[in-house]
Amino acid sequence: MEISFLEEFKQREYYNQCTDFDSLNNLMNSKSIRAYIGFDCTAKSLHVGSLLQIMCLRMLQKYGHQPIVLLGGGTTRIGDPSGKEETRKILSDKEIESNIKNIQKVFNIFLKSNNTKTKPIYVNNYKWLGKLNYIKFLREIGKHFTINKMLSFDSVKLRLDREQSLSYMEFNYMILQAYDFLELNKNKNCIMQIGGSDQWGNIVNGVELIKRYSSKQSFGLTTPLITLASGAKMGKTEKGAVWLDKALLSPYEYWQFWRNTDDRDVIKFLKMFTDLSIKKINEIKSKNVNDLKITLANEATSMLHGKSAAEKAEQTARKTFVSGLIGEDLPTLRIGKKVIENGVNIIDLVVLSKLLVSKSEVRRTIKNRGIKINNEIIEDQNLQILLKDFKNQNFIKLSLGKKKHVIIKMG
RNA sequence: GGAGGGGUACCAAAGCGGUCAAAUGGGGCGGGCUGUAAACCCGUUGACUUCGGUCUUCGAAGGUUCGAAUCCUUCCCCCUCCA
Repeated sequence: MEISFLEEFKQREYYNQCTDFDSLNNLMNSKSIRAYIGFDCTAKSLHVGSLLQIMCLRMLQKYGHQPIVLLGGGTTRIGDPSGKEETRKILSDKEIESNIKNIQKVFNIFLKSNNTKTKPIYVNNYKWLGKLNYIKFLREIGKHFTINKMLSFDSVKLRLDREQSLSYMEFNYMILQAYDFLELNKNKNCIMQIGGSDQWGNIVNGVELIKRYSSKQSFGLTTPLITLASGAKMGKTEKGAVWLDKALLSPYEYWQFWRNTDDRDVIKFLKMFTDLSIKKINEIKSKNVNDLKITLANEATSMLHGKSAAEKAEQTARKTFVSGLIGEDLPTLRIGKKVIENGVNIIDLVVLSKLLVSKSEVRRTIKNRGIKINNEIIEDQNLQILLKDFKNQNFIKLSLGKKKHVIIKMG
């Protein structure tokens, strides 16, 4: 390979900061290393907000390094105060364990495990954090941290400067994260931690702890916080998180998420979230933006949901948006024939389809000419959908605005 | 512990006895323009409704009043200054 891990890391705009770029670069070029990223387990799966981190792990594999995935059962029990304005709600052990299980599936998709040298190692920090002895911990680890310094960290400072309180529990988060790194360094020979730029402080703490405790050098590397051209945070849309789990977000909707990327973000996302080579991206980057968006959507969706799912999503998109027809990959709602024979009120139908949640909202949208059935605007709130509306088919298309469509299937 | 300021819808912020489901801005949603983009323009933004209304909301609980987001009491939380 002509370029190094860190070079590609930079080219793809993953790079934000590193504790010692040159040494790390040399080291990674001369031998295979292990690096870890910790993931939050407060939700039942990961969303696009974690995708950049996942891409980093993939790139490690690509260059022959071994990724360690830390699913923080321990730290999730505490809650990272970084970037949080308020104390997080505390999850039950059961929830956390089931989250971890489900989150692991995401990695099974993104990371390769056929090569024993680069196969991901999964660890759960509850294993060591869960059995810490308080006194022993304070004496061995706690002595390396000064309150003076801890108070100077942004995650802490922000909370203190503002009105919010910071519990002692959360205050300890950074120590625990540093300890995780030390633990992985000692037992798994892990010498690098990667994280988002908001993790910088926590990561540096770990690097320093390892130096003090074991007199060894380790590295920290961060990725930038992705801000969309629109200024919004990546990963959340109006409808909620963009999940990396088809049970929570269908491949079609995932594809749509990428397809709807702001023009200004397309090239960046191609670099960040696809396997297309930088060379290839440079070749195609002057092509029509809409084609690029389709490429982006196809690449990103294939990576997560597989090639055929991506193709299906694209076809459905073509049908619905280009030809105004009905693509079979659209979300579907089944309704019994009997029910339809009796007539279904349009308002109820929209609520059933989950396009909108309240009847008032549906009424309003109808007034604003935003509800369509088979591309025809609904004007009458009291409209009953009957068998005859299905013509000779067993489905109709219900649309909210121009982008959201649901197939209503009879039977 | 003492003194003062404050908690209003998704967020910010007005209102300070009826005309308040609550100004305004942001965000969201829908429409127009377009390219499933951006910008811009218009509409809309508590729930239910037989479209007449009905019900729930202004930190919490009580009270005064024909009537409270607005007045009183108690409590909870936050901020600033002093100790």
